[in-house]
Amino acid sequence: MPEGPSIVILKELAAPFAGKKVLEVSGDAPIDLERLAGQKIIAFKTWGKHLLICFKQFTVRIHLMLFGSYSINEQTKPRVRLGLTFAKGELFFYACLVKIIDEPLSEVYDWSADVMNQAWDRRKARAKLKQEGDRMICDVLLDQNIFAGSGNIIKNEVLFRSRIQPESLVSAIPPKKITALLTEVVKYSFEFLHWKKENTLKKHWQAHTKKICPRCDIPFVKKYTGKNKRRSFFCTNCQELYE
DNA sequence: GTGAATGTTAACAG
DNA sequence: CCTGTTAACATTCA
Repeated sequence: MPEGPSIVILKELAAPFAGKKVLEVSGDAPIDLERLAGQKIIAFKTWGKHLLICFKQFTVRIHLMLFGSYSINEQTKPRVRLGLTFAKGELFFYACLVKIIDEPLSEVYDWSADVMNQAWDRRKARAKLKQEGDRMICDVLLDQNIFAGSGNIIKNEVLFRSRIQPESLVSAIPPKKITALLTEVVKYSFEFLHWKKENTLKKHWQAHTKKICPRCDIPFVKKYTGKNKRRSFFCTNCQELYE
C-alpha cells in the first residue's frame, strides 16, 4: 500500500501515539532498537512514501516498499520488523525498510518536492522539469526528487487525465499541458487519499489496470515504458505523444 | 502453482 | 569512472 496518499493515511492512524512514550521496542530491523526505548514520540510526518517517526534527537524512517504493511494494537504478521509498545496500544511494521536519521529533517528533506505537502511548490517542479527535458514523462513522474509520493498508479491516472502519452519527451510537452499535469498530480493525489479512505480507490481508476478506454471505448495499450520499465496503461487516441 | 505487482537500492557487468 | 542491468527484499492476489 505504498504511494504517498497511503502513507498519509498511516500517519493519521498513528497520530494518537504522538506525544506518547515508547515503553518497549521489538523487531528485526537492523538499527539500534534500544535508542527508541523510553523516548517520547514528538510527531509523525511524511515525505513522499516515507513515514517519519520523530523523536527529540533523531527520526525513524519507515519505507513500506512494495510489500510492507503495518498494524495498530494487534500483531497481524508473524515477523515484526519494528514494534513499538506504548502504555496504551502498540504499533507494528512488517517487511519494510527502517532507518535512523540523525540529521535534522530540514537537512534531509525538501518538503516542497512532496506532492502531498502544504509546502509543495509547483514552480520548483516546473523548473526541475525544464532540467529533465530529455527524459520521458513516465520516468519523471516516478522521480521522487521531483514528485515525492507519486507512484505507478498516480503516474498512470495523471497521464490519462491530462491526456499525455507516457513516452512523451518532457521538453516536447507544451507548457499548458505541463501546467495541467502539475495540477492533476496534486488533485489526483488527494482524490487517491479520499477514495482510499472510502475503500473505493480501484473503482475510480480510469486507466491503471484497465483494458478499455472509458473516454472513447477503444482498447488501452499496456506497455512497460521508459527507463524504469514500469507498466503503463494508455489510450493512443486520447493521449497525445509529444516527441 | 506461477507470475506479476502501488518500490528502492546494492551488486555486478561492460 | 560511468551507465545500464540484475538481484534482492518479501507479500498478496489474479
